[in-house]
Amino acid sequence: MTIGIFCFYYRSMVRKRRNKISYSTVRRLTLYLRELEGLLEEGQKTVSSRELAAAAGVKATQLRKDLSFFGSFGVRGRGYDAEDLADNIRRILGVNKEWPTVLVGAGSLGHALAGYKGFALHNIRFVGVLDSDPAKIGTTLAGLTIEPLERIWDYPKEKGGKIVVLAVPASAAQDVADMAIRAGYDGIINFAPVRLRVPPVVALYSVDLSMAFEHVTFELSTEN
Amino acid sequence: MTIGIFCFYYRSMVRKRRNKISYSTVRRLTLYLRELEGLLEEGQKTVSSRELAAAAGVKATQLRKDLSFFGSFGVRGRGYDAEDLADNIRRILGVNKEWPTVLVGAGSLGHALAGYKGFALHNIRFVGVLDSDPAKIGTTLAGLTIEPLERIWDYPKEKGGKIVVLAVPASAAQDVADMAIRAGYDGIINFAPVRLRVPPVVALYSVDLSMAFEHVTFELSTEN
DNA sequence: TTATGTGAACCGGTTCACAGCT
DNA sequence: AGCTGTGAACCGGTTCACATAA
Repeated sequence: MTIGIFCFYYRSMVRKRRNKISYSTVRRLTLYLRELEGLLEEGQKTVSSRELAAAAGVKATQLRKDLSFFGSFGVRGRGYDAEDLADNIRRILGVNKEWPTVLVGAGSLGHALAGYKGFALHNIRFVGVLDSDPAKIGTTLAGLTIEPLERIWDYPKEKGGKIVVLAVPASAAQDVADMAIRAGYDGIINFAPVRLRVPPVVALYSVDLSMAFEHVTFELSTEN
Repeated sequence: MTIGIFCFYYRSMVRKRRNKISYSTVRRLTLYLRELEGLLEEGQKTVSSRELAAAAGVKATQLRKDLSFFGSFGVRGRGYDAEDLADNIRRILGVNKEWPTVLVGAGSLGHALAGYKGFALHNIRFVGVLDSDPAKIGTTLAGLTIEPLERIWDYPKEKGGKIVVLAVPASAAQDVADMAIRAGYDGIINFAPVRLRVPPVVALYSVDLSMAFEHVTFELSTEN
């Protein structure tokens, strides 16, 4: 019975997915989840679309429309059960499962990512840390022993590695990405400031830290 | 003469700015600049909208439309002078000027940001590093002596501090942001995973590192 | 009455088609 | 002829209005 319902939602999710969910909707779902987790910590049991939308900085109708792409999770006249809605958003975003992740690059950015609190909360579990610098190999980071880059080939089979995180210099990023694709990883999260070329079968997300500055300096430049 | 032309563009930029430049346009401008800098390093002198747009992964008309909000920088029938276009985009984004920036938080993320190569390239200059942990104060990071958080009040006057970068725990971010606003900083770049409340007079950009994961896991969850 | 879920209307960002220079 | 610059057309994402349910 439970399985039946699960499958129904799951299939409906996949079907609707085909009529493309926008990037903005996914981004907002992460915001809703963030706020929801805050409300849950404060002990709130129930939440209305108005309240949650205000917390996330969007309109209530926007929130309801976003959710409607995936199913209906609320109760008319009442609102949403906070825990239940959080679980549903986690399932939609895929963060209800664990994603074995390999971190490539044990420089300062690698250290920062390994220590980032938010990841454990979202079921990101680093299963390996790799680096090409012989001096670093054998030392530990976040409880893991740093291994040579070549081990990137082994993780998908040995430990079910699904995602690689690139915290390497821009000049090395494309090469490592190519290795990762051939090794069978499904997702790449890139922190190097280059536009990577990858086939559409892998999920790629690039974070360019300088972009944040440029948005701010743009904003500041146009007023004065 | 030169000043006259500068003023013209500048004013036209400001006027057009009032009919709001979209977030997407600014993001793409950073991409164009990135690719342009790559082409310049390879010694290219001239570039067409087709070529640059392809490198940035957008349509040529999109690129020309984006630029048209700020002026006309090309030569019909010829294309763009690469160096000249890069200078113009830098000016539009405001990265032609230096932005004295104070880094708050000397944890692992602070270290990563202080060592991030891309910043110097975009005229971000850290003038101070602050932390509230007495154990860290007096040690050095990126050539700067770590000072107590309270020094945040002094930088805007003493060293023209314009921007603060928050690399602090989520629980402290709002407090530090409030201090920064009262201290007179114009821009805040936030790496803590919380939605900050700030008045519209300051430019705020938040980077949530876990969001990258959630985009990827969403992508991977909906296919299979 | 209150608050969700959703087709329809709206609006802004993208793309098209072509005028304007070189 | 070649490529930019831009008003107009188009399209997709947001907002509205209201049917639906508790």
